[in-house]
Amino acid sequence: MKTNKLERLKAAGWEAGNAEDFLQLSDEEAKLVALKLALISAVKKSRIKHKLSQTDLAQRMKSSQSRIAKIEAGDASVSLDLVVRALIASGATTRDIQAAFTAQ
Amino acid sequence: MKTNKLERLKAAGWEAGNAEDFLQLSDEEAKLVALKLALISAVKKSRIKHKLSQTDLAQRMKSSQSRIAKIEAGDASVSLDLVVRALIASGATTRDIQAAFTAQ
DNA sequence: TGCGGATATGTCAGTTCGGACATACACTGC
DNA sequence: GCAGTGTATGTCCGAACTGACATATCCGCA
Repeated sequence: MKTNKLERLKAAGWEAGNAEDFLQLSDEEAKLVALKLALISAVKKSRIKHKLSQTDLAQRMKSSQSRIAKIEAGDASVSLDLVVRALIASGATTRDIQAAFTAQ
Repeated sequence: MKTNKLERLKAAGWEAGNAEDFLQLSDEEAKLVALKLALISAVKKSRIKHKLSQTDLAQRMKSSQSRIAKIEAGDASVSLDLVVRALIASGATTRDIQAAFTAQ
């Protein structure tokens, strides 16, 4: 996915001056970003809480330390999928995940 | 991402007889699947509620009708990312998303 | 029966993502 | 100073994902 923001704005009719669509899309984009940030924050919190190093968590989810670092840094190459996987693997409960949502 | 389940089980040490890791991963896998299903269900519900056809929703999120169909069918080629995008684009509020989580 | 809108399924080429590796940086205790 | 542990950053290539298109199926409705 992940066409970049500029392309998305363009696609939304920015150039045609369609302000309504623009705002709409911008809002949706914002929601997604907020959600991702909330989950990222939850991952780090959960990992620390469970006293895991990035390397530990990486092993748990068959990933690598560098990727965990990227997750927590909000790197663009990390998908929501992976963030959620990390959150689950870090030992967060379903309730914790809900809490992450509520937090935003 | 989305190595298939068999590969994941293998990676978890199934062949080496590591039952603990196996159960662990299985549980995490289950959580992820449950989450995805809950969100998928929410997408369909939200789309219908807002009286949108799959084609409408596809246009809103710059995707295609066939992909929306795959989302709602829980097709393996669909990522959590896309499901959440669809959910947001369908007009679901942050609260609706939370509700989807709670539902599982 | 035939039309039209909505949804489902299969395929594919282009893009994005992911694990792995190398390497750098930060901090702590010795 | 330096060894050890934990984290950050950049790159690469194979795997996964995506939009688009073609086509099929379903379901009213005239």
